[in-house]
Amino acid sequence: MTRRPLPAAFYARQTELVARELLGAVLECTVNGTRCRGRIVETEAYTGEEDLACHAAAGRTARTEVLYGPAGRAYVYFIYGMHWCVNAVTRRAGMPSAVLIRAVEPLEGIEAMRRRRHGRPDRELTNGPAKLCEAFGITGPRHHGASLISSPLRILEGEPVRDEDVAVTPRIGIVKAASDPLRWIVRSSAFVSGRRPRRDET
DNA sequence: TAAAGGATTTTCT
DNA sequence: GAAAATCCTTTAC
Repeated sequence: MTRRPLPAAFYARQTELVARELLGAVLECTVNGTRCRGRIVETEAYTGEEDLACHAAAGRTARTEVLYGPAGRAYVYFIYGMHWCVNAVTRRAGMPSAVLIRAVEPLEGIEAMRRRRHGRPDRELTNGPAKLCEAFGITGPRHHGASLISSPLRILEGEPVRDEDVAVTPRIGIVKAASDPLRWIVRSSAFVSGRRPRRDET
């Protein structure tokens, strides 16, 4: 199926809106000639320096440089000594914000995903932010800072998701020091309903 | 089914 | 030196 990449203007908007509208879009990553695709079903907004859970709360550093750049690029970070996670940078240069891709539903390249995920059950291939990066072969060295419009890691137009199919769930206490530690995850599919909830998720 | 702990390295205090 | 935008296994009920 032919799908167009979402344009830079899509990302250059309020972060929460981008998080909502990324539901239904298609994440695509081609590594060594193998293409994987998945429908985005769970996202989370990180809104800027004032958002204490956002990496930009630490200010402009080598790590957060990409967040301060233009919208529509990939912010790929390494966490807990072993996992990669991927974000879409939003708004505009100088406004450090992004949307974390928390889960996708596999559409294409499922054999490669099973291989990279060591034969885990299909439900467990991509139902978490680090799981989907492992399944798709997304890593910082390969993809950090790359354009989501033109690089081998892209986000394509999908089918819009209706409001009645979206669940918004609070996520509490992600950062201990946060004075307003209430965040939201938006979901659009039964695919992630079987995911084990986080301790800080109700 | 839920809770707890370990893995493992980067990042900032 | 502590914590981290997580995942997986083990243990307990």
